[in-house]
Amino acid sequence: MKTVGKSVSFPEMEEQILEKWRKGNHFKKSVAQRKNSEEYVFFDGPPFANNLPHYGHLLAGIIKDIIPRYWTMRGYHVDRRFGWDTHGLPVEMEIEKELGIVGQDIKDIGIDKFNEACRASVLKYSKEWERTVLRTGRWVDFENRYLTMQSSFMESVWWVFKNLWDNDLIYEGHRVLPYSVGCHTPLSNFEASSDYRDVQDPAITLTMPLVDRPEVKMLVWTTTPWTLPSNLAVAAHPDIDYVEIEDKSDSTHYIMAKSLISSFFKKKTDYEIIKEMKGHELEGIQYTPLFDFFAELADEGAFRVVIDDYVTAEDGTGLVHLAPAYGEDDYRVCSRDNIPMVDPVNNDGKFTSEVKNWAGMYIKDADPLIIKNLKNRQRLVKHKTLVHSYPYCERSGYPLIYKAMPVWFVNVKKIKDKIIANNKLTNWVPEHIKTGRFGKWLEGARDWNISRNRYWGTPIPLFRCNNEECEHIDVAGSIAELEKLSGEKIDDLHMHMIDHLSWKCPKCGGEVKRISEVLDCWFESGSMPYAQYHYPFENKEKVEKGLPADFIAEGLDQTRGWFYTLMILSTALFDKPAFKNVVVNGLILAEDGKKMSKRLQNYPAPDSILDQHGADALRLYLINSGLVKAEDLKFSEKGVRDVVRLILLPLWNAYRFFLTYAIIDNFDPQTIPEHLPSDNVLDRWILSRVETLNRKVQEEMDKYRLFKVVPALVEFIDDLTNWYIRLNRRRFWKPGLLKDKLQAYSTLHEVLRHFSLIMAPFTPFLAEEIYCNLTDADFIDNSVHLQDFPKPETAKMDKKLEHSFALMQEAILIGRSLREQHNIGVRQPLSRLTLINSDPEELQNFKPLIPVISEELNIKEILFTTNESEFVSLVAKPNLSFMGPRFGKKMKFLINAIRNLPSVILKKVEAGENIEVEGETLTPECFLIEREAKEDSVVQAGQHISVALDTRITPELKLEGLAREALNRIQRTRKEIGLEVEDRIHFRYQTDDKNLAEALKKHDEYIANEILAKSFKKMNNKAEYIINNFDIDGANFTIGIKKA
RNA sequence: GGGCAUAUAGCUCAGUUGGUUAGAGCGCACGCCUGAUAAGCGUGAGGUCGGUAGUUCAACUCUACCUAUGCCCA
Repeated sequence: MKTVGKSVSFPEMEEQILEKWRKGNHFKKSVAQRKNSEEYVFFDGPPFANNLPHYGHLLAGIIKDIIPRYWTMRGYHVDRRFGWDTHGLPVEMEIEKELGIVGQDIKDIGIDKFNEACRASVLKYSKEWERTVLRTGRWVDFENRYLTMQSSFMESVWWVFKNLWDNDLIYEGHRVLPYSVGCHTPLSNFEASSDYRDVQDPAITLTMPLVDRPEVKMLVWTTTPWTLPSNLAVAAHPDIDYVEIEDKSDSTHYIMAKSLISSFFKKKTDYEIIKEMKGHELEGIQYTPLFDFFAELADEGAFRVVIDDYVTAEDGTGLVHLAPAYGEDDYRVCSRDNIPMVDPVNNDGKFTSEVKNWAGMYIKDADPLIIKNLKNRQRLVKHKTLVHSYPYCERSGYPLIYKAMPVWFVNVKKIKDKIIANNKLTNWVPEHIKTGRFGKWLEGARDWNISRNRYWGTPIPLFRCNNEECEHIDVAGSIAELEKLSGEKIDDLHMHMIDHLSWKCPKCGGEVKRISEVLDCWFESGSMPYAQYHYPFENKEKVEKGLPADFIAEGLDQTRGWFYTLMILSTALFDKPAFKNVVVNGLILAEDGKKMSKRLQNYPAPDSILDQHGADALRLYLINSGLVKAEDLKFSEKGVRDVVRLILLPLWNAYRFFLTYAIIDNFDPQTIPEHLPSDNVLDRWILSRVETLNRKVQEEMDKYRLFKVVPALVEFIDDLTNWYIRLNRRRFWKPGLLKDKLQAYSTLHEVLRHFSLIMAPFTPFLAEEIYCNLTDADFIDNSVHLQDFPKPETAKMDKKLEHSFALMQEAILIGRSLREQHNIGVRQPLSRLTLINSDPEELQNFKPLIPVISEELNIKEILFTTNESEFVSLVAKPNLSFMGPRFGKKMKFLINAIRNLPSVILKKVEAGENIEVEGETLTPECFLIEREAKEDSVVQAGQHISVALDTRITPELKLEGLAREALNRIQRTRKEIGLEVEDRIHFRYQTDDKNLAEALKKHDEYIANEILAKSFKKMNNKAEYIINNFDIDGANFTIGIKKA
């Protein structure tokens, strides 16, 4: 064992340990040594490294470290393989910026050049990530990491896709997306929201005459005239009030929302309400279309009123024009009600020949012409303009339009019930997410759009015949299949490497080429359980055996992300859940409760926290919060510092205390017989406490309740430092190496060693330091992380003793409180303290702890009594939970009656007798009898024990107290003038106070002994002595000290 | 607008199936320096448990509604 310094820098210590792990490869060893053990399967979700890691990543990483470390120590083989998400929009956007091609079509610069630039950049930050992640103490395999852009990974993704295809879970449909007519491509919501501009648009109100009653016209409002040629329906809200109203000026009848009348008619005299109705009464009413371009669709159900909740009566008329191809709600409502779709706008944003009046014209240019046309035909009743903010295409500068695009879906609805069933097999921490956030999301699950009109991703392996009549499709589920189809050798599956391939259609002889889209990168991360091991091309058995995984952990934001896609794919492929246990972490906010923002600089950089306070502190701080049950945390550096101050340093000091003396005494744990059974009651107590802690930690960890662990650790450290060590200090000071001292060393050594094992998953550094130094500091293979988690040892547990000890702690706290109340400092000895408890057995168990109380409270004699009446009176309380169900409404009277019962009667209750109260027979179970101190102020009742303190200070006690005060001043001076603990001195004193003089005389031997005085006399010559003056309670006290 | 979560002492949070005096740490006040620790120890003050209504003998706990905050969805 090596000695350690008084001031410790945890960050420095951690750096040294990191260096040791780097050299000694302890992580690899910890996994390798379990290679024949049972597998504990952990899936690591791939992050995207387009920036430095933030607290959210570190938090998830810490949870992903603690739990695998724990299970490794529990004897399992836990592979921990890091993965990187490498495809997708973020990197594409970054590369566009880097290449200076924002706003240009990527095809113009070449997909090959673009994709290769993406490939080269995706791991740009991975080194910084590795450094920071390792610095937090996380053990994870970066070397053998998986990448979603690896051919093997992509090939497995193809296999997944083809499996779904074969099971009829993939289909082509439409989704209304923001579409850029300048770039000929739909945009993601993210891209679509990056350039909003305030623009003027027409806001027009149109009339829709009813087929059956042409004199009645519905009023419909829109700001996009170009969608009117495609109008196929009108929507009303089921519960809004609508009116049929007569315009007094021309007797025309209109239908509109009642609450919006005033926006059309200034005066009440301008109109008359003919009829009122709810929206649902309008359902199915047919109207005459605005144009005849698609008039024939009336036969297919178009041009009628449909009902939906999304309609509002906030602006317009309360009746909404629907063009199913050009609005998300339009599309949803129309497809639900089987109204056909038309899309007479081409990829350039120009009308097709179907809209013959304006064919070939850019839609926005057509707006005024359409308005004019409608006006001429008296279909327009109001024409205004509206300023609103509208999304634009960042690249081309065109306003975005919402347009139905062909996309590919996974048919989630088809397997929804199975997914829900599989979710039921999963343990969520916190539990409410299972049925709440995630469960509810599953219930409302919609089909999953997996195609993206992008370039840097896994290409969708669908190959379609270019003959529109034919529609033959080939699917490649592997590289080999593509090679077979194309007849070419392939080794990279990216778009620019395979999109030149084509072959002859086996059906019609046309040309078969790949469709243009890539897969949503969530499809890739959801395929990670298979793709990371190149399943099923390799590792077939391993992957199948490892499903579902034992454990995953990610943030709450993954509810709709990874958690969801993992579940969909594992259900689709194997009809199994993807994971058995999931720990969901919450969001880390800045201290001010806002989002952490680089721009606002409202949080300290992770690196600086690690450098200043260390990883152990950060780890404990983070997991001792609601974060590990999906609650938010306002991150506070002070919180991290407090972990150091309140948890790590006290433990460090306990550890240092042990080393200081153990090294002086040359204590060698190896020479202690394995189980030197200590007969010391404090030793047995602390050993029992570690054992209890061990169980508690395992119990909570087995349930993945990390947030329960740190409070238990803190409680234990308090018991260790402020009770065990403080009460035992004298045992370590005694000279020599006698049996009692050996027992003390052996106990403390064992406790620290045991505790370091328990701490290892949580504070891997400090645990490593303590464990290695206590066992074999120099052996390179030595590491706490290569050990087993302590097995429960029932023999070491002594619940009775722990209980007695807790009573003692309570008694001591009461004793201190009584002293404080009576203004008697601890240095003033008192003669007697009485412990009061009616249970003789409890008092009996207390016996071994008497010396502890005596010393702790500076009391000469500790007495026991079961005779409570002398000190306390009994007070009864109703045992509510027992009586409640039995007496119900009578409780009110009984409660009062019971509270007023006199002590004499309560004695009988304690003796087991039944009592009549308010006409009811009450058994003893109905009562909770408590103690209340009698008026006498020297008694205080606690929850489990009462204490009576004899506060009388006899002249004799007074002198003894004075002697202790004097001793205290002398010792203080010794320290002040820099004497070493073992330095001997000559001592002189002087006082005018009779009492003090007497006290010094009477206790001179005791004091001299304590201060290591060779001589102890009254002062007659101050020369040569270091002089100090004190005032003890009004008595002057001058001392002189000279080193002997 | 919908879903989920959160709301308890000045601050950060515990609080088992409804039951007896709602706990802890920090901060604050006061006190304590004799060989591990002042980055320490002790004692104490501090709460109508977000609001309203309800269920119940009994509500911090259950129900409904409302308010505030966060996340997700629309």
